[in-house]
Order: sequence, then structure tokens, then C-alpha cells
Amino acid sequence: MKGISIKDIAKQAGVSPTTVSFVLNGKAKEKRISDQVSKKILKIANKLKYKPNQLARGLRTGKTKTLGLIVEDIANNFFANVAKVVEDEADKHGYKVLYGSTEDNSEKAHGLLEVLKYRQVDGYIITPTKGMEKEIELLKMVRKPVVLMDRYLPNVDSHYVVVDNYQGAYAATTHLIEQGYQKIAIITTTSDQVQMKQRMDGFMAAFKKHGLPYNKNVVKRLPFEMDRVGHTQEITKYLKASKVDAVFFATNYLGIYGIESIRSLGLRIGADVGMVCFDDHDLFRLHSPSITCVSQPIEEIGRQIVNVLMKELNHASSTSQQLVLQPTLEVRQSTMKEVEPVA
Amino acid sequence: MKGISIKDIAKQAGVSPTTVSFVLNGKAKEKRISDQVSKKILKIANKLKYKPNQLARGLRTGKTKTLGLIVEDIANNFFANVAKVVEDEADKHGYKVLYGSTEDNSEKAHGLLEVLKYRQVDGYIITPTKGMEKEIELLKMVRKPVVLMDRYLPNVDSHYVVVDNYQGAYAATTHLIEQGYQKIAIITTTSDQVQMKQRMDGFMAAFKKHGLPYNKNVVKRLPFEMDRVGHTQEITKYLKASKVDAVFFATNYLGIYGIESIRSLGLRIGADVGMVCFDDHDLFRLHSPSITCVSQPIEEIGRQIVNVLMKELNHASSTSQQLVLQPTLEVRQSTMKEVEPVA
DNA sequence: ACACAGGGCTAAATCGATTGAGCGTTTTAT
DNA sequence: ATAAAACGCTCAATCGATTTAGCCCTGTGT
Repeated sequence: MKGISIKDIAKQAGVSPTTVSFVLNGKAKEKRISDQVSKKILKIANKLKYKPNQLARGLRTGKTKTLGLIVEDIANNFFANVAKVVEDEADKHGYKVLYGSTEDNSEKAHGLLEVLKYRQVDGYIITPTKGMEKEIELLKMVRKPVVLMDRYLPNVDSHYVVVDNYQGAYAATTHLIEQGYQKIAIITTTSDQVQMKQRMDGFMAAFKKHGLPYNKNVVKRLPFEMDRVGHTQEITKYLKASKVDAVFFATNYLGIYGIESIRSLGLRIGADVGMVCFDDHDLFRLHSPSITCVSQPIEEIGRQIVNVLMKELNHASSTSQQLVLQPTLEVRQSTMKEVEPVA
Repeated sequence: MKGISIKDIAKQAGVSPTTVSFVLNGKAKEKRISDQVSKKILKIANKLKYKPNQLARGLRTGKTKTLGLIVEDIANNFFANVAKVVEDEADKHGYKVLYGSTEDNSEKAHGLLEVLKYRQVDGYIITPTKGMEKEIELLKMVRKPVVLMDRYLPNVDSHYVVVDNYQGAYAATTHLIEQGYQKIAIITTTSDQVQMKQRMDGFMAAFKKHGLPYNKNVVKRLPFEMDRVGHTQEITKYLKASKVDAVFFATNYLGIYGIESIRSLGLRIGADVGMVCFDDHDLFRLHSPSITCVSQPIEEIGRQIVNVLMKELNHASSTSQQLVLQPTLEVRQSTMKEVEPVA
């Protein structure tokens, strides 16, 4: 029950714990341990199924082989999926993951960082909240690798892995225009975080490129804190008043509320009102008509996050790795003016 | 950067680390440390924002204040939601959570247990896979608290938190009957795990109670491994052949495939074919018509899991705590024969 | 006055792994 | 021939907190 320690191996091999440590850490050559002894130790370690005690090791080396994953909400589809990939990838490198959700609340985020800090995690994967700049800088100070995800902080030079929100929004909007929609609107949040700003910019660029007439009614902003009923009411009201024929929803949940709103007006999605949404969701794929969306490469996001983190853990680079992945436009039925037969 | 240690406090207070440790662990009285010294130490600890190094503490005590959470799939809605509650609750007790997904694969599950073991987690929350009996027994041997979730192993005496699958299925089936559906079928998995068996039993009990005519066509079983296309094809074929007027889907994903299948047959959900599904999903709530389902009390499940675990961590009880929570039937449009206006 | 009983605190061992310094012996270089 | 280098390995300190054993001092009882 005690678990096999390095001492047990040393005893069986008739050598000192030091030697065992050297061999097990691949320093046999460097430390001039004979092949005979090396082999013997390895064999015994295998036989005993020795696993180093990570606590002891961590105490001595300061490395815990643990990563801290701070997401906005682990119960959210996108983050849960990324979390899974991250866990898988980290595992390949012998790392485990401690996670936590911020609910986009700076206080909670701060608390999580505190805990992870005195748990001595080796690296951080963070979906930053507002005003987190100093904390990220602090982690950089103490040379803890940090990779931001989903969004980054414009005035902090850090590693990050995000998608090209601008391009995604641009492509989605262009698609709507090419499908023949004329009065296109964007429904977004009041947030000024970078990812939202870029989606807005991408939308506007496509909008203006095609010379669509702009007035302030083209943009509808809704506060994140508003509840479900509030959202659908506002969207419904807006759709009724503005008589748009297509909408670009800047987030997942806005799209969902949008579906409800469009339906409640008795309008047909696609035929009467086209729609595209940023970020995919089971619901969009399975809905009838299915919903066109800008899909984020979740697998790749997760892989790259861990990839960047591992590089930093091995030898910190001087320049920040800032990866902008391309999302893909998933064309579905919600952007088709002709009614298609249900597949 | 080094972090405040117990020695720093000792130095400032002019006492030994031992004394500091006693005071900080609330053993001041027991160890007869004077109030003066106690207060002084506490004050300094606060001022310095001392946080014990969990590694050192863990090395000495064997307690890491970390829980291992092994779920079937962290990217799955249900598990992700439970995970979130678990994390929150654990945090209240000063515990952090290491997670992992099994994909219902015994090999992966075994690997996860290995890692968590030599990471010295204090307790385990496990969604067991087949043939995990010995491993659970082993953990019991070494007195590591384990709480199973979602399902349990019938021939292992362990703690667990599950929902009343039988009642849930019984209520759902009864509801279908009371809504006037006559030819009711169950579509379930080929799995013989306990939760599936109970759902089947609950269905059959309601079915027979109301004297519905039984023949083997009432039950359709589909293998878990089958892909999406296979599932929808099989379900579609079955629905066409059996001419049922309502279906009880025994899981989440079967219900989703079911929606697709029913639609592809040009049938109206609710009006032509009633449906109920075990387990809720965003899609069911937002689908139109919305889907009646048996909803699991996720908050409560998460809370109770941690609750049981904490009790065990504090003082192991001799009897197993086996909680069976009641699910609730969420009646929605998919079990209404009359077509309702979309809300 | 002397033993004995607390009271108030500390020294040192311990958990398991890592690592800088170093110790004998043999080989190589000069 | 003799110092220096190469070998092959080990000692002991260290990480930070916990915990057992015990030291010294004061007060009490007889």
C-alpha cells in the first residue's frame, strides 16, 4: 500500500538511491553509470512497476507535471470539447489538468489563479476575463508559461491560440450576400472583448465591400447578463421593427435565441430570414432547417494550445507564439432561400 | 517568487516552525500554545498571505486535497455539467479536481486510475466501465473513498449517486400512455449496464400495467458503437416497419437520432409520433416541437457526490451510501397529439 | 525541600525524489 | 614516474510541512 519508492529499487539492486534516480531520469550516460547497473535498475523498476511519487518530485524540482485550465464555463459545449482535447494531449506528455470555470467573473478568475498558483501548476491555459492583464503579466514575471485561448488581451504580449474571428465573420456575411439576402443585420453582444470586436469588424468589412446601405439599425447589441426571455424578446422586437431578411449572430447562444425569435414570428428560417451564427452547436446541425455557422476547429485549437505550452515548458522562447486558426463556414439550410427537402 | 513558507513565519514570529504548524493547523489548544503566540502567528500568516505548499504537505501526510473525476466523456453535456458542479462543491472544501474521460473504454479507464493513483488523489468519482469491479475493490482495500456516478456495479458494494432510472422510465412511459398513444415502443442500447437495464424495466412495468399488447417488436436495441448514419437508418427502418405511434428513447443521443429519423419519414413529432427521451439536452428544449424528457437533477447529483465523498474523507463509514435521486418528467410538445402553436 | 505534574515550546526525523560535492580506483597524459 | 583526468558510484543536503519525543521552567503537594 505504501507504494514502491526509489529506495526499494536501490535496495534490490544493491546500489544507492542516487544511482537509481540518475538511471531513471535518463542521466545514466551523463552521470557515467555502467550499462550493467543501468540495465539492472531498469529491469527492477519495471518489475516493481515503479512510479515516481509526483509530490516528492514536485517538492524538489518545483515541477508538478500539472497544467491549470481556466475556461469560461466547463459546462459550455465549446469549452468542454476543448477541455477534452487538452486533457488528451496533455496526457501524451505526462501532464494532468486541473480545471476551473470563471463564469467570466474576474473575482472567480482571480481565486482560481490563486489556487493553481499554490498548487504549483507548471503552466496555464486561460480564457481571460476583463482586467486580467496584471495577473497575466505576473505569471510571466515568475516565468510560468501561459497560453490564452478563445480571446487574448490586446495590451499584453502573450502566447495565445484563437480563431480568425474577422475572417470567419467576413466569410459568413459574404455568404449571406451571395445567397441573395439584401437587408442583413448583425446581432452581437455589448462586450468589447477582442473576439467580439473582430467579429463585428469582419461583418462590417463584408457589408461595406458589397456596398450595402449602412445605418445604425444594422447593428443590434444585447448585454450578456440579460436572461433568456429578455434576449428572445429583444431579438423578436428588433426583427419585427427592422424587417431584415438575414441575420449574422455573433455567438452561439445568440443564434439559439435567434432561432426561437424567428420562429415565434412565424417566419421560415432560410426562406424568409436567412441566418448564420458564429460557433457551431449540436442544435445547429440537427435543427430543421439546419443552421449555417462559422465552425471553430476545436481539435486543432486544443492541440495547438498544448503544443505551445509544451514548447514553453521545455525551453521558454523569447517571442510570443500567437496562433490564429482559420474557422470554416459550414453552409447549411438556414442560408438557402429556396426551401430544400428535409434530408 | 519562492513563496512564503512556514519558516518565514517562524522567523518573523521568533518561534519554531513546529509551533507555527501547530497553530496553523488549529492544534494550538491541544498542543498548549499560548494565546499570545497563537495570535501573533495568525496575524503574521495573514499579513504574509501564507498558503501551505500542498506538495510538501501531501508528501508528509499523504493527503493531496485533490479529487479524481473519471467520467465517460467530459465533452458530453451531462458529464460536463456534473463536472462543473463537482468542481464548485469540491472547491468549497478546499479540494481541486483532476479529470479524465474513459470513452467507456476499460483500457483508458485503467490508465486514468493508474495516473490518479500515483498522483495520490484523496478520493475518486467514477463513472465505471464494464469489468471495473476489481479496480474499485482495490481502491476500497487501500481505503481510498470512491463514489460511483451515473451507474453502479451491481456486485460491488460501494457508494454511489444515481437517478432512479426505473421510475424515470416508468413515468415517461405512463405519460405516453395517458396522452393517448397506443402503439408504444422503446429504443435502447444493447448495453447491459445497470442503468440501461433499469430503464428497460421501468418501461416494461408501465407497459404491462396498462395492458398494452407486448411482442418482441416493442423493443429495438442498437449497439453503442454504431455511427450516426447507422443509427438513423436503423431507427428509420424500424419506425417504418413497426408503425408505432410513440417511442421512448432510452438515452440522449438515441433521442437525437430519433428526431432526425422521424422527420425524415415526413412524420410530425407529437402529432404523428409521440416521443420521450431519457436525459435532457439543449436541443430538446429548443427544438420545435420541443421534446418531452426525463430530466436528471444535475445540481443535486453533483452536490451529493461531493457530499458523500467529503463524509468519507473525514471519517470513513462502514456502510455504503447509495443515493438514488428522482428525475423529473419534463413534459413538452413532443407528447401532445394536438399541434400546439409554437411558443 | 523534593518529587511530580503540567505548561509552553522546540529539535529532529520523516515523507520520496533530486542533485552538488566528493571519494576511491583506474587509466591517460607528460 | 607522477600528476591529472576519467570512472563509477555514493553522501548528504534539500524541497516544505508534519509530528514524535522531549527539554526546561514554574507551580503544587507533602
